[in-house]
Amino acid sequence: MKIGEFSKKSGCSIQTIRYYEREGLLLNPNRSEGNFRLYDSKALKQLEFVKHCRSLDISLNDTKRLLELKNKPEESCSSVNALIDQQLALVNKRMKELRALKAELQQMASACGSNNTIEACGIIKSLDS
Amino acid sequence: MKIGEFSKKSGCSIQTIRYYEREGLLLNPNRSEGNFRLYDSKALKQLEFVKHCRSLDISLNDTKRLLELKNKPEESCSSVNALIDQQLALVNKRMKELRALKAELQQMASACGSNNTIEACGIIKSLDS
DNA sequence: CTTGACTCTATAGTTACTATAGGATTTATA
DNA sequence: TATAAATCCTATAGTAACTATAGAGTCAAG
Ligand SMILES: [Zn+2]
Ligand SMILES: [Zn+2]
Ligand SMILES: [Zn+2]
Ligand SMILES: [Zn+2]
Repeated sequence: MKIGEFSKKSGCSIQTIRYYEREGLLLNPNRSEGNFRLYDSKALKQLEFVKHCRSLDISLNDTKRLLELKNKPEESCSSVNALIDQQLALVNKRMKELRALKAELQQMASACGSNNTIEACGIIKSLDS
Repeated sequence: MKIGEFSKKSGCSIQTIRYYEREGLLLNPNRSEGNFRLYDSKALKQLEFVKHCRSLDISLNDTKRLLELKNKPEESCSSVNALIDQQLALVNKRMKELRALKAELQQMASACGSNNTIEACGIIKSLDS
């Protein structure tokens, strides 16, 4: 299939597909006579793997590492496990940060019950301190 | 004070200060004879306002809007309130996403109890499906 | 044989910084 | 006073993960 169909089947934009190729997350596909990219179902599987990683907020760099590991079936998977643990730690850290943000934003929102002048706005006051 | 002291007092890197100036978040400071930037305590207050906004993940664009509003004390603060509400909605959305991420990552982590070969790794399997 | 849909490469834009390179200026030391 | 060190200046490029053009080539249908 050509890149248009590949894009629709994968739900990835054409530009993103070409970007992933440049970044080494997709193998260089075969080309037609007119230089069009030609994909098969194996390429689709690989792209879906990448999308799955991205949906977990795994960086493209780490995704690339996972793809490389995937091609060494007999090696130990300890670095895979470490990578996921690290990703989990990242998510936990960000959640903690967001909880703090949320608390302060809520407090600020309640500091300005309704419409005031800017001069009297509790939000501006709290941002100013 | 010159930019070095300003940077230390504010906890903002020198490059970031210059960047904020370029982006219109800090007024163009007076210059010394040798063209060095000179700051006063008013500039420091403004930078602290910006930092407070950023610590709440408010974008530089929105921060700029807040600064502009701050200079119109007699206007209604309804857009300030709206901005904070929107920020809160954003935080809530991201928290929801992160909870889903966390759940899937945890499930994946538990799918590979300990060291396996990559071939047998539950994490790789789950990323592949 | 021309129109239109599709594809190609190369390049620039996005956000919020960070990091140089290559000079100029000021301050401290010998 | 000469020079070295610290500080400052502008301009430019890099970061992550895309997105959006511009300008040209390819291909199928009418
Ligand atoms: Zn999944
Ligand atoms: Zn208000
Ligand atoms: Zn605060
Ligand atoms: Zn494993």
